[in-house]
Amino acid sequence: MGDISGGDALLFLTDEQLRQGIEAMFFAYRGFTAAPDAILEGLDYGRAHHRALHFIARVPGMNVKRLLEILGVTKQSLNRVLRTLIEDGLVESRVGTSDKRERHLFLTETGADLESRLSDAQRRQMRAAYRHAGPDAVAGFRQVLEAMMEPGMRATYASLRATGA
Amino acid sequence: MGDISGGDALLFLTDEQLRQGIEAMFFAYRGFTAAPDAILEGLDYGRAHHRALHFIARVPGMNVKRLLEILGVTKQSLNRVLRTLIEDGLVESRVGTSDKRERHLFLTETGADLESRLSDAQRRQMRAAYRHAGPDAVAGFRQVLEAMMEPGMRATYASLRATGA
DNA sequence: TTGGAATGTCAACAAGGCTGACATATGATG
DNA sequence: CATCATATGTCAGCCTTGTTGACATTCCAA
Repeated sequence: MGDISGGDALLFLTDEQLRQGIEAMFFAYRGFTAAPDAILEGLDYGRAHHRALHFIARVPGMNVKRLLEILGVTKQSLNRVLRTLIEDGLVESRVGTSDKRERHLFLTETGADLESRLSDAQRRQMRAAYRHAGPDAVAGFRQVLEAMMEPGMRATYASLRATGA
Repeated sequence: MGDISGGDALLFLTDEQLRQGIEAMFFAYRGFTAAPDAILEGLDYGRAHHRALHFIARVPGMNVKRLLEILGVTKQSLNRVLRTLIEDGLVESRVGTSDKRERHLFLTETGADLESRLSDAQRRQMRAAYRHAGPDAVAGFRQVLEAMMEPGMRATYASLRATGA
């Protein structure tokens, strides 16, 4: 990391290298979503439901506003998804304790079950790729992805990482 | 690369590490598409048009079947996109020479212009991330992405890479 | 000549984005 | 207390981009 001095060290920044990276992102993202998509098929849910379940599982009690920021969609769009999850008993929405305008979101047992199934499938997929590429490659992978994020999302990502562990 | 022996070397495969990688992919993909999306906004085209333009630029004269395989959508879905691009004079469709059932796709000058603008924007974004992360990280990034692809797409990706350079 | 492949097209539908407008409850502030 | 701002929900309508199914055309190949 750090500065690049010059000469051949810059070969990884050629247009051709960048184009290959772009295509790799495109094809890999399909593989990335394939496993959970396969589970969701047949259920009445889609990727949007998966994403909501993921982050509610990740930060139990998260309020709607925060979830909107993370997902980067409008409240109308999220609401459609959230409503079905609540109606179907996968998500519980509790009135905030300190600020009663807020709704805090939690997974029910049923919701946690589905989230686990989706998570497990996606992690299996990811684990296979990681194991194949090895720890050094994974470190590089994470560095490049982090550099690709928009600043706001990088901050969000970091904050989730901090909450983790 | 190669086999992992054991012990601490496997720490990069913990559920928490995998979860972070999953979230990194999610957030990074938004950054990845942001630059071309910004250009497309206002034009009458969307991401689907961008993808078609990209691969037609990449392999001039590609036929429809091949493009369908690469994009992974139905012919009806692609056709809607392709039709507008042809009508608007961005793409030219020529009857195949050896097999006259096939249509071979080419960018017109106008099409190549838009494709360049989109490509340049996305490469700029990618270049910044690459430069920030450095060549070793980029190598790892590419390895993990390739391992994440579904086998069919990995073959397609490799064949495009071979055509490249 | 006949079957199958490549392509195009019509129709209908669904998911999941978006905007705009409006209602409600509650917190915060002068 | 009055007022304004915030958090949330909801209705209506629209767009893009994916899907299936059906059908026509053209043309290669056995």
